[in-house]
Amino acid sequence: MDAISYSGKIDEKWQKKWADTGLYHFDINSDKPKIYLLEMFSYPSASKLHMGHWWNYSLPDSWGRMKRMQGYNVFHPMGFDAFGLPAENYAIKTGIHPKDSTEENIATMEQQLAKIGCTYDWDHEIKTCDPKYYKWTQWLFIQLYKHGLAYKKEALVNWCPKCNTVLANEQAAGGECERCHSTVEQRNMSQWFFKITDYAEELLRDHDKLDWPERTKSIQKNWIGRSTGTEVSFKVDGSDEVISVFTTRVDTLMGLSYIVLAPESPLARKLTKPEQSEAVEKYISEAMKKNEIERSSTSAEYEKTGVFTGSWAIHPLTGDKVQVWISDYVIASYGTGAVMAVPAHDERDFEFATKFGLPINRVITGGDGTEELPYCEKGVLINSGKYDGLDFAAAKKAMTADLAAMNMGSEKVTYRLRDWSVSRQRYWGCPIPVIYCDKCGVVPVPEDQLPVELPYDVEFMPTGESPLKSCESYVNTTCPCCGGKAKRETDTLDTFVCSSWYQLRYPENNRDDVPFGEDTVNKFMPVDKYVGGIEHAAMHLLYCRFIYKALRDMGYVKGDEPYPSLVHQGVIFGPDGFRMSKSRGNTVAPDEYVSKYGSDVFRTYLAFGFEYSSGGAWKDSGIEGISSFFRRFTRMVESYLETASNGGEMVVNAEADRVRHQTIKAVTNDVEIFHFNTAIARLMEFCTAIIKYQSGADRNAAFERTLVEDFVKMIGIFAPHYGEELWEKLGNEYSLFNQSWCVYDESKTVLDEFELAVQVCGKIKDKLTVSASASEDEIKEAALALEKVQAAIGGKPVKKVIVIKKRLVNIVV
RNA sequence: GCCGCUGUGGUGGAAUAGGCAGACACAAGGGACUUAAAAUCCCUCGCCCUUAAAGCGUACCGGUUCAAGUCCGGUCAGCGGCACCA
Repeated sequence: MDAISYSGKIDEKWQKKWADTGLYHFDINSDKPKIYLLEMFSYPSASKLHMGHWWNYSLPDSWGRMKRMQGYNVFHPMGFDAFGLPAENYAIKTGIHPKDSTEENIATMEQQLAKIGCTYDWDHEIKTCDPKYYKWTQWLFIQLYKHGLAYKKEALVNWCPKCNTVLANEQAAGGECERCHSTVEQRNMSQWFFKITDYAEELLRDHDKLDWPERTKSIQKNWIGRSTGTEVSFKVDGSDEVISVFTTRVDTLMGLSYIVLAPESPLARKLTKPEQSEAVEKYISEAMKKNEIERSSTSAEYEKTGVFTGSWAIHPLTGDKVQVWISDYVIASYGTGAVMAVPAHDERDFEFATKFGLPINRVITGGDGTEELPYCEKGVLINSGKYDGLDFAAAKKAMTADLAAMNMGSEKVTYRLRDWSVSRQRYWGCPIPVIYCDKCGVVPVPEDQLPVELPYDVEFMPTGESPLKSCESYVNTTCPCCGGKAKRETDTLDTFVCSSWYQLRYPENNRDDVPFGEDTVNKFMPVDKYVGGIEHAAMHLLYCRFIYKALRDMGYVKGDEPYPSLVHQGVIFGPDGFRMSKSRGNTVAPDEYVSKYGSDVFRTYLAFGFEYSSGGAWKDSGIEGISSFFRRFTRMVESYLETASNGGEMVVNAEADRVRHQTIKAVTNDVEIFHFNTAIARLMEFCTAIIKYQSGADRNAAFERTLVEDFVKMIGIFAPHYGEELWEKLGNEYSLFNQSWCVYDESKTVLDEFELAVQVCGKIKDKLTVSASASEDEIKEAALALEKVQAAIGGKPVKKVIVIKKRLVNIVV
């Protein structure tokens, strides 16, 4: 080791040794308690690792190292989310096949990741584009199909014109393509869906079981969008059709003015009278042309539009007739695609009624004299016949009960969540294992014929249809049922399907008979700590939960949640505070710091300089401080070794031992909850304290071997190469990370705090609480203070005296 | 509009369970060592004040408590999610 500084020259030496000795090899049969530590895997990109990779991966690795040294069998695998659009788009641009570029990128990234110095066991690596892996993604699809959770339907879907593919709702939030930000169009296509809506209620309810950040749960909650209300049926005058509407404000039913249908609603055309037919057709075709943003905008420039169908609906409670309209302010896919309009108590209905001259009947009063309409608050019913005087809750109950008695309504829960659209019209993805036969219809590929391999020679140029469609050798096949001619499904699966179950595959990534061994999965699931970006809150994290629950219901896994404990890494922004991007020119490459300071200084600086779940704007002003901290510590170890070899004294003093215990306890706790910056601050303090003993009168006294060793073990968590080096310097056996450390013995907590029942005088029998650091003198001081107080207040009982360090903090009478 | 999170020095950020607010660093200023530089070490560093003491300080207002950055109620600001969702 360089006598003056750690410069990173030792990094390679230790990385090689770790690899050669298989130090991080995972023993699947170990009896030790397990920890499954997982970071969201990466997309294999051609560029070098960026700040985000180091940030995302190095710190959870420190957590894993600590757990390892605490005696856990830590499973910490890594893999690649290898299917996806960028590789395909790259192929379109350059002609390089996605498989070739992806494999090359993976090889590069593996080398790069090694430089971080993580505890990955590469024997457990998975690549989602590997047929050995996607065979089982296809297996998953088939299980879902068999259990009615995968289905195909003609549906309006989000189409990204730039990516030339369908997007899931989650990937098209706000009418914008998640990837390229193009405006998403609506297209009617036949698509595969997964029935995530079957699990809406459980996905919501089980948030209680999750140790997840509140805002992440909140994102999922909003996305699922549960709302409770009443479904009300309206008969149509002169027709057998019944219009169902969903409302959360059934209490306003007596103020009904008209009914509105979404343009896409099948009832829209059915209820249109001949004389209105032309106007309705015109309206519907125009409404369909509008995109999501135009339809959903609340701004004034998109004024409400609509058309009367000519039909009249009958109020179930009064028998009154109201007009049935069509308007695109009603969303087809939410609720029943039809609403009851009460203009007096709803802003949208009010605007619409005002424009088209429909009745506005007030039925709710706030009791505060407000006359202005619309009045959208809850209040007391008026003009509602026998319901007058009831408040919201009572009215809702009474009216729902009356409707139910007439078989014209019931309580209903509605979700905003829609089924997950998984078909993608692209090449570089997992083939959907389905065959279409003229005789037998939709036939899933038999499991013993999996995987359906993605053909290599395919024309990628985007046409709006899957490139696989042009690959005849792929498309044309025989029906597994009748042996006749049949065609393969040519769409591929959304890559989120590939990553929706990957955590189950890691432990036995090479099994060919099953996707995962039942015993193994039961032993290693759930993932104990999952780390990844919050941007996946309503996508990957929701899909994973859904798939896990579905697999549970099929009997393949136990437990309800795959990721009970989740941590989000924050984002490291450019020095200007904006997200790093090449176009903005504010990128900061880890490489330059790593080559200057070494992986360990860089890792430790990341841990110290930013708060893990917040991140922040990049700054390097403190990195020298970490470097000099390493130097200080190196000097201390050298000094210790020198003293030791000269037969120096090795007596540990009590104060040093106390500080040692406190530091271990605190650092353990800090790392446990990902407060890495605080942990390192404590290490620095500890280092300073030791150096003070060293330069003080009792030089060497504190240099008990365990003191130094404990410190090396702690610094090794953050600086693994440096830690190993020091460990070796101390003449210890390889490896530092085979050592047990900081299994903190709770019985020692008496060192920190103790309570003394002190009877200062006859009348006081209560406890005197003294902090751990209180000396004899301080206790005496407290007792003396008690006596004085006692005298001053004339013998009243004193409940408690609080002494912190040398100060009497408070006296409770 | 509804929901969630966050507000602490010049900066990053500490403060386990309600108990010395600002740990640990960065930046800044001063000093020691040195021919000089590098390296290293020491001191100062929330506001008020010449200094000390006292006082004031964790976005703002109020409450609970012997004691509040922390708990409760309200307000404001920032960030994020949902939103013509009936």
